[in-house]
Amino acid sequence: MMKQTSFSSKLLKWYARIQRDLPWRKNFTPYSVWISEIMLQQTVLSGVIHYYVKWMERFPDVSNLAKASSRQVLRMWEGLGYYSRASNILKTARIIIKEHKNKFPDNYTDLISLPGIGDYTACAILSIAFKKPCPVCDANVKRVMRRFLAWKIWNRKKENDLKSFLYSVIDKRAPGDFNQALMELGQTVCVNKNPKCSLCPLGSDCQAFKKHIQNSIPENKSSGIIRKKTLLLLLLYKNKILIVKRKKGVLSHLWNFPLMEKKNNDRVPAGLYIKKHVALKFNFKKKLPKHIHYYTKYQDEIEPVLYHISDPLPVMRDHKWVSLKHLDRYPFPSVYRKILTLLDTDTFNS
DNA sequence: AATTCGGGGTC
DNA sequence: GACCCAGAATT
Repeated sequence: MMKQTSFSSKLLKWYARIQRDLPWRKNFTPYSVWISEIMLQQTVLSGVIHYYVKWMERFPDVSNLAKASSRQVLRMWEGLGYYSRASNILKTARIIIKEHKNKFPDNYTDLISLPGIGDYTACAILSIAFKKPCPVCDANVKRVMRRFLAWKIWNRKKENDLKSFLYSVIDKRAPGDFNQALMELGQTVCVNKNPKCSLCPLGSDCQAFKKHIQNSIPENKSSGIIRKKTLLLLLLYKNKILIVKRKKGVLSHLWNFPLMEKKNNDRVPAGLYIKKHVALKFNFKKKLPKHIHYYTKYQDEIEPVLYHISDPLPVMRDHKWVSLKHLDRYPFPSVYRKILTLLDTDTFNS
């Protein structure tokens, strides 16, 4: 095993040379680190930048955020995905104001008890904002270190071993830079497929590179894609469309159109749904172009269908008729908004 | 321990 | 077109 100082000094020297100018690297406050880290969870960096800048203009600090409504927060989050993150951010902001008297927690126990903050985010905040020697262990770090140590197999025990190894090599003076350097190395050089080993500051200290096995770590996964089909009900009444508030999930205030999952190609009883929840009188207008939506391991074939409603029943709880031009006031998963924008206006008028 | 939660970058 | 990502909460 190489010396610890060599590992981190090579890494930090490289990072000082190549690190990019990102909006959240301007000044590291606990708030800015927290928001950027939550936004970056499972989300590629380039997509986050714009959201982060907009967010900081709208919610410059914790107290400002804590006063916002759930809808305002979700509207700012729309398009980023993983919407429970936005709800958890709001909950946590209010906890910091009320229970911590607007003092951002600076220890692991308090941080990890906050909604939306787990091991990774707690360590990121502690190292970057508070300069405490807590190593982070995200997908980048795992891949870089698995290659560096030539660990072909991976399990829970290995994750603990990695954590203790990182504790022994993390730079005590610049733990935030150390962590960011390791992640940036994974993102730009030690990438998942075809790593650019010729650009790596660790060079032949990397055991996988030495053994020429860097391409087989991590192991290639077999595709486990699951196909789904969904019928999306666009129900029109005069110039209004029916939207439904999501009830699943903690504090999930996002809106949808009514939708029905197709089970093994059976016909979906859309009419029954409409009769039961919306109106006794309705006219099928047309099927609209299908839209394939990929997420996680799913491929969802969304088929929007248009109905005209007459004499609507009193609306159910969580249902709402909204005029088309006011639709942008409501937070939607962006796939549904995208589908809607694909439709031309005469689709609704015909 | 396995599943759920989304969207877009990327090759 | 399929994989993957600055993970956390729930089951």
